[in-house]
Amino acid sequence: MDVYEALADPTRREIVTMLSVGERSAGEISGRFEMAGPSVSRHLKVLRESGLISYRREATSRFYRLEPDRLEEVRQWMDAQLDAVKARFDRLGAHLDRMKALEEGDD
Amino acid sequence: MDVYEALADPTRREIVTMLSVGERSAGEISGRFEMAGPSVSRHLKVLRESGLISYRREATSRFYRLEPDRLEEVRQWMDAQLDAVKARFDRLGAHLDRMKALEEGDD
DNA sequence: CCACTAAGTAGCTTGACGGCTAATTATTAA
DNA sequence: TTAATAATTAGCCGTCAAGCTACTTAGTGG
Repeated sequence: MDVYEALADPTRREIVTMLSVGERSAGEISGRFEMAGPSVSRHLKVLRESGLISYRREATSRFYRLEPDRLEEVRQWMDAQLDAVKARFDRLGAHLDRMKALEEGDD
Repeated sequence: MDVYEALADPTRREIVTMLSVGERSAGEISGRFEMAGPSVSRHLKVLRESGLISYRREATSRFYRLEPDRLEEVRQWMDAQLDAVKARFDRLGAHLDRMKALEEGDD
């Protein structure tokens, strides 16, 4: 599953937010949701496979952490779209300025 | 359907990119995809209802445009997560610096 | 080795998504 | 008013995602 689909689920976004603050064990994460443990585990798997999180072992626990690179990619995509819009507005603005200058030249 | 789910589909992301450059009619958009017209129309509906795009009528056509506000919201969410990670790293860095300073003081 | 704990996998059910074709709506122009 | 064009909605179908319970795996410590 790709990063965008991974982030489409609200539970997974919450997990990302939890991990943005610092590492958490699977149990700690699971504890914050109403749903059954295996359901959360599945979400963790999706996030893992999309590259958004990774983990380290410690005894029988797994401590998950956020992997910012993939998140950065998504933000860059957003930026690209927003920059394109902005560039278009800027060109429009410049165009209107030119029109206005011409108009005033006619006085 | 919410914005994150709307952006989870690659076709819809392509549409967003197309519209980031400027308005396009439903027909122009549809023409760029292999899939049948009604399928694209469905995607446009999802994007409309999520608030990512809007349209104006002109004769029998609908010209769609990107609505940057929702996209901005998503970017802000990404930023918040990434900022939290960064803040954590900064604190870690400062901590390590303090440790190092103490160590050097021991010489 | 055996029992215990933490977490994940298997397997199932339900509901939603995304594709299609056919039918409908809205608008223009003759 | 009627025909034509652009686009959407209706309805159907296969696939897949997300939840559950039951079971398995991995690792610890007595």
